[in-house]
Amino acid sequence: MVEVALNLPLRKTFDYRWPDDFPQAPQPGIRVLVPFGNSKRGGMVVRSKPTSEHPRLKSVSEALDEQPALALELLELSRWVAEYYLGSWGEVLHAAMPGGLGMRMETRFWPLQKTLPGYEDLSTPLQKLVPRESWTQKDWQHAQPTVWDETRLEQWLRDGAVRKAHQPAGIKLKPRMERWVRLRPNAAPESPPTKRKTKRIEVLKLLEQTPEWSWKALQTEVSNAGAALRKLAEEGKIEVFERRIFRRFLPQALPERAAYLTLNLAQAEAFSEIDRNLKSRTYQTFLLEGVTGSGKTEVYLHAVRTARKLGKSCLVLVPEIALTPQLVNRFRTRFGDEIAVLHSGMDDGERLDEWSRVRQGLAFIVIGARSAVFAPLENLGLIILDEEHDSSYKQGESPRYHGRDVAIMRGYRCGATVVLGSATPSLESVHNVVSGKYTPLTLPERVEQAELPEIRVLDLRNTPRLPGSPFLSESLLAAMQERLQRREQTILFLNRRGYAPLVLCPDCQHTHTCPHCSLSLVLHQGIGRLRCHQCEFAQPLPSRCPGCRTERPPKIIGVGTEQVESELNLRLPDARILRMDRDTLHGKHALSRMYERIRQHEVDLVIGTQLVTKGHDFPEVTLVGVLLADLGLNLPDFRASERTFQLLTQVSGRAGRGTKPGEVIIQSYNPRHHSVLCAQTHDPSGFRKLELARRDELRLPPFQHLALVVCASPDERRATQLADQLAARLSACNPSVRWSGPTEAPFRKLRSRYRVQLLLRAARPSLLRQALKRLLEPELSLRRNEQVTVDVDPVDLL
DNA sequence: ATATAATATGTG
DNA sequence: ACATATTATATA
Repeated sequence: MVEVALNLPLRKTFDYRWPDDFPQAPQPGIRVLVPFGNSKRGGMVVRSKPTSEHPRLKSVSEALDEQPALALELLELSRWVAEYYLGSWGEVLHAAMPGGLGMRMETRFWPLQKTLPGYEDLSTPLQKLVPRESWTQKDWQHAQPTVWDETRLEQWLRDGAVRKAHQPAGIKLKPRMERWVRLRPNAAPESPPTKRKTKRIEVLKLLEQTPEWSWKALQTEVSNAGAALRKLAEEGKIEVFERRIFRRFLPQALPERAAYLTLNLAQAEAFSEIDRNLKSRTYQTFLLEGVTGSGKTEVYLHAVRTARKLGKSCLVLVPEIALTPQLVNRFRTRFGDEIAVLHSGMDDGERLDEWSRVRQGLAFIVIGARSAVFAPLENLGLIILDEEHDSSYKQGESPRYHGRDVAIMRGYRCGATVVLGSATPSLESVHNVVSGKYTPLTLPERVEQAELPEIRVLDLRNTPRLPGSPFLSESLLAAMQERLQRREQTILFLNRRGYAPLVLCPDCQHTHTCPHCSLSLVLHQGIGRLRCHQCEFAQPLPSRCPGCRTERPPKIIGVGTEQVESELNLRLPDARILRMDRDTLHGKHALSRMYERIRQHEVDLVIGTQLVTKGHDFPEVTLVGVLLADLGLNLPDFRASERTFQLLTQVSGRAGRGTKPGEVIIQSYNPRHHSVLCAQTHDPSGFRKLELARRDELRLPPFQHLALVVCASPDERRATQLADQLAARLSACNPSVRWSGPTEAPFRKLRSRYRVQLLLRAARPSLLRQALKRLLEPELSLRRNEQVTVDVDPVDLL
């Protein structure tokens, strides 16, 4: 018997019989295909056991692996994740595997009769489809069936004229194989050369020099070698075989090896602590707090070197958008092909192959984003998690784990050294330093005598602005013009995409709202459409107001990056301007190409969203402008100030990283807010003090632990009802778990579902877990499109 | 998640 | 009485 975790949102596992005729023994970590309901599902064996409680077991249909795809360590880690975050074990395992657990499934239809009754009534594209031997659901949907067509198909299915089945459509991802040739060991020596055999001799000569060649490579070496190779194979002189090749996201060619830089005093001190801990081979978490530009990466590189010398493998985690070839290359200059990269911007095939290189012990250092925390490294000795405060480490959808906390748990379980790095550590991590859980390390100064930039805060309430461009102050424009003349670069930061967040009718005050969400539509002028930033909805900008039919042009309220770009194009016609936000990213290498253009000084001015704030070195950038520091400040989330402070500090850190001093100009309506003030004075500890006092007083993290429970339903009253039911259950729980709600979620409606939430808090995570378990069991009965989601340690409350 | 059985609701 | 919508329940 085996216990199988399925990739379904279910908090339980299922038992199956292991057929006797399977070649491999049942082992945890083997992916399987099992019958489930009336279809087949992908899952993973999590336990092999002699008996099962269940009365009527079905058998595993297919084992997808000969050997466990996942080691026991990761199986256990994933179980911890599922339990801690109250998610499905199978979903966590799915997230931990490249390409996931499942096979690709498809629904296929077979006509059983020569002529289907009513065939002529089908719409034209379907008349072509239906006479085939079989067709898939996808084919059918692609032909855009009408309601009539659907009814006809249902009738055929009822009458047995058409058969329908759900079946695996083959493994989604396959290793790529390549044809290779090698000399057979006891092949007879080639007969004396004659003119006609020159090609074959040429080939054999090459094979004598290098015993194994890929078919393709030989063909480029010897033109039209194909015929000769086939002949040689026929004669038994050479052997043709298949070899797996690994698809690579990165260029195959390795960068030149680079020497380790000499560490400055602070770096050396930090490193020696990490080094000592690595050598002790015991778990320990360090919080490495280094101002922007203080050379954290070099400390990481040294730490990885020590770990490798000790024969340990290493995991390096960075936020998705900080993961560029430039960063990876820096590691590759020291460690070459020991590096494997894992992130979502890669093709599925590339990701599978990098993962396999790690699994097979061909790569020992993984650099990756959040989900790489599950990378199949053996003998893990060091985990580095850069920009530890970054909220993208928390997965927003199920399974909602926090990459940082999973990394620490993984480190703890395998006795590894964990290094969290940041210029602006999260308050949670700061608190853990205070309580003695983490060891602090600091890099207080920038490397190479670079100074932190001068930061000016402009009070938007009394700063002269440019007529026609109220978002831009005269002094910021002047500063930008100055950089242009000096051939230096500027970064402008505005955390809002699109042209303008609001379009208002001048007559009836009508605004455009998403029909699926409770949000205003954002004007994207480039594509001439209004778009929702929470769902996929978009519509053309109407020429008349849908409320009062006026044709007077609407008022454009507020500003986004697109508008800034077009305004600046007018005001600085000579500047080469790059807009950098999700809307201008096309293709998997777009981001790194943009970074490269900035580094090569092909642009003078960059205007962007969060993408411009992440840890990159642009030595020519001497001016950073923040157009509206308050954008995130007024959000109904207790972390708004923390995030604003971090964002301002991070983006300021882009200025003056080379030899020239940097300047930062922050425009704000709240210049006296501690988020702005402390960023201005480079005073993270001052910010920390104020913010921690506030959190303590309000009983918020890091002093209390939170869980957010959201009830979503297309019917608002139902959402409230569900939340009420849950609240009633809570009343029966341990009184030391406090909660607020049910309350309307900050986004009242999202994707056609109304949301009502409960916010639970407790002094200890275990208390929370206990209460949440009571909440979820017995399960509430949900209707179609209804959902109860639990977010343990939520990172944003929106 | 998805399918099915059980139950409630609507229609002539 | 029958079809149709809604809800509860199981999936091994």
